[in-house]
Amino acid sequence: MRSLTRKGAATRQRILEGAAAHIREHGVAATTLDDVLDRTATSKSQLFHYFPGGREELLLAVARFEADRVLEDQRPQLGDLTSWPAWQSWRDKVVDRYRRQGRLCPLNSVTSHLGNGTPGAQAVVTELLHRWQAEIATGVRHMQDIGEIDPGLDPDHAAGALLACIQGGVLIQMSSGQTTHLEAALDMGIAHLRAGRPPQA
Amino acid sequence: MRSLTRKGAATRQRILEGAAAHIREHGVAATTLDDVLDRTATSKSQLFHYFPGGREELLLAVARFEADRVLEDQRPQLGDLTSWPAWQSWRDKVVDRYRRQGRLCPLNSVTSHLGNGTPGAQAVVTELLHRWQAEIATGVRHMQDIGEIDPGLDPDHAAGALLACIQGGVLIQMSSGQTTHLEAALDMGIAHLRAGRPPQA
DNA sequence: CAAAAAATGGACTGTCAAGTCCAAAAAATT
DNA sequence: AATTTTTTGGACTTGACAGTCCATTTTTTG
Repeated sequence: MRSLTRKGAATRQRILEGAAAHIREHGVAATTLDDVLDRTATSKSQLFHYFPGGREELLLAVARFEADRVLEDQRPQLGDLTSWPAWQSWRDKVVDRYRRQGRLCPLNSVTSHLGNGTPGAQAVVTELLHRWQAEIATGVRHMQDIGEIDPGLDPDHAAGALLACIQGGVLIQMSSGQTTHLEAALDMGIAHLRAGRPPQA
Repeated sequence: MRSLTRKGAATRQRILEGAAAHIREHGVAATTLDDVLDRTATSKSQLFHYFPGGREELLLAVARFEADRVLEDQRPQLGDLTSWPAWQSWRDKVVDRYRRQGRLCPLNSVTSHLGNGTPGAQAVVTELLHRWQAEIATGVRHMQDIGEIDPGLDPDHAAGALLACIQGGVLIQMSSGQTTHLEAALDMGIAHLRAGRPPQA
């Protein structure tokens, strides 16, 4: 994988995105390498040329790909949690993002098939969670700075709880198909941030 | 499956529990029928005799088995959320239960391999979530009755949010190995219940 | 006790999908 | 233009594993 021609890079990307798309539609279990090949009009040798580690390496690449999307899909709101309306707007975006995604969570599907203990899969997920939590925590700190959140609250701790709310809501959505729990949990998490705020700012 | 001899029922149970144990230790992907056979000292014909649907039927049975355990493991506390100390005690039990379980969540593993859309898998999970949420909601109503929770709160809605907190905390634990998020989210959820309570009871 | 039904052993088959290999085409480099 | 590197096609190998089959033993039932 020393040098990649522009053409080569394009092929690699095509395989990656094709695999991601197929997984989003059918899940990992129902995705074979041949499926990806057909969909992307490539051959076995190409797949193994660009992903020498085979299926496992491809799945890991898909996991990374999807992990990146998660945060990107929350922008710009996630990086701008500077007022209560902004928090609300972010909340709406998150709900909408997962409503669109439907019942299949590609990232969860992939990592669960890879095995959550796998170093690679674990790295992808923990890094995503860390970044996500850190961005929320930044928002919390900002609200503390402008006197809208009790300064006694630990921003990271609170962000972690809120993140868990989201994850749980999404998990439930995966079987129920409804975003009601996600909304309820997110609303509760945000309400809790506002609740203990100083008398007046 | 008309009639089952006592011996037959025992064998069936042995297969089921052996499968569940192997899955808990190694995950679904790394569990073949032969693994189960070896571990339970049974033969192919037995497995297909008691689970004519083969692998899929067995996995579904394991899902049911694990789903039952989830609620049972929270007893008696889950059914007795009648004071704040009782809630705390339940919280501790939940955290402890999942701490013991470690990084592998058998139920999540099984249903995700079956495909969350599968009617069978979906039925098992949604029923579990419903019962779980209902029991929490009962606890909330009781606290409202004794004036410890704002009667204006919708018990089912609040229970749903709390349930999402747990699910998310567990999901994060599956990759991080830590129960910190679970604890933070649960604490926040319970704190939220207490927060809006009437001035004095 | 005899007949029927249930339980068991384990070899065998078929399929499916991951991964290998080599030769040919296209592109880059000199 | 010649040579080297990268890209591509696709047949082939290999292994694993779900599921089938039938003969045999054990248990139940009348």
